[in-house]
Amino acid sequence: MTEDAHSVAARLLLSVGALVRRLRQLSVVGELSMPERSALARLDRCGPATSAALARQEQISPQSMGTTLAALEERGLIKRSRDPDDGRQIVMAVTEAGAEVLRAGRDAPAQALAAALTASFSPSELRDLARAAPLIERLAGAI
Amino acid sequence: MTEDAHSVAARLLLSVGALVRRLRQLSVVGELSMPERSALARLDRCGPATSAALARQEQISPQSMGTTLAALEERGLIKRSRDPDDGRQIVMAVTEAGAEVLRAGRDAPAQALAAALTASFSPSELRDLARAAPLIERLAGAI
DNA sequence: TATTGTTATACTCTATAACTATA
DNA sequence: TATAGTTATAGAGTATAACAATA
Repeated sequence: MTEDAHSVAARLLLSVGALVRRLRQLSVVGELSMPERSALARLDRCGPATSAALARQEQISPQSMGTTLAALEERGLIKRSRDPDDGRQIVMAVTEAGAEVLRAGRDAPAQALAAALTASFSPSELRDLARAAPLIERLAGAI
Repeated sequence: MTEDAHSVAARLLLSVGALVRRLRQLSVVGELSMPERSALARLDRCGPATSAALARQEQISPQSMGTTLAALEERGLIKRSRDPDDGRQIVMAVTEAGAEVLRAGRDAPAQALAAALTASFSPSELRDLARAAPLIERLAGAI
């Protein structure tokens, strides 16, 4: 059993590394970088939240999240508002423009990925990938 | 069909991004970084090759590959030898120490991944992940 | 002229450390 | 004192540009 886990781990490391490497090359020209898409999608999914809360959920430092959120705000994809009860907190929320970018998948990585999936993968392979995605997400949280 | 591909793409982007983010945090203390593991594994799998050939296969720039290979060589995991026929080329090969590191999975990302898989995933989930890994690798090549 | 490899430089993503403001 | 957020700095991974050596 352990041997199996080891070989799955080794194959996942290589495949996932290769995919992210490619995706990052694409996001140079795109509308959303990988961390930006991740933060924006979480805000959209979970509702307004503070920078610190998002950082905890995304498992990165508050400083890194601050940088990402600043970039999103500068482009009008999210907006900030001070919490009236706790003056320290600044609550971030997705704007209409931000939701639209997500809905349309209007960013290079998502489009390239969807195109490649459509062009080169069978319905059954798509199903296998769809089944694996939540497992991979859970795996990221379990490490 | 296209809609399906889009939603699979969106979920893969998020899950794969989260996993790699976590893995990179681990490889700070580990024996192999993500690109090092990738290059070393390919050399092991495909046999000796030049830096330029490896860069093409891994889809990164020759300069980036040069940096990665220099780090591997410094630790004795690969060794270089000039090609006697073509004086420009330098052929890299995995050393005994390098092969041993790969065989033992003796690096933080691989160990953490294997441990998490063993602890938190059922055999059927492991099978799903094992089935997805080659698809993800193919996807990286298809983008 | 094309290719291999190297050096110099810069950008993105992330981290730690040190600070200010509020609780 | 603890927490939210910011600023400064650094390291890893990648890129492009410019160069030397060989084909």
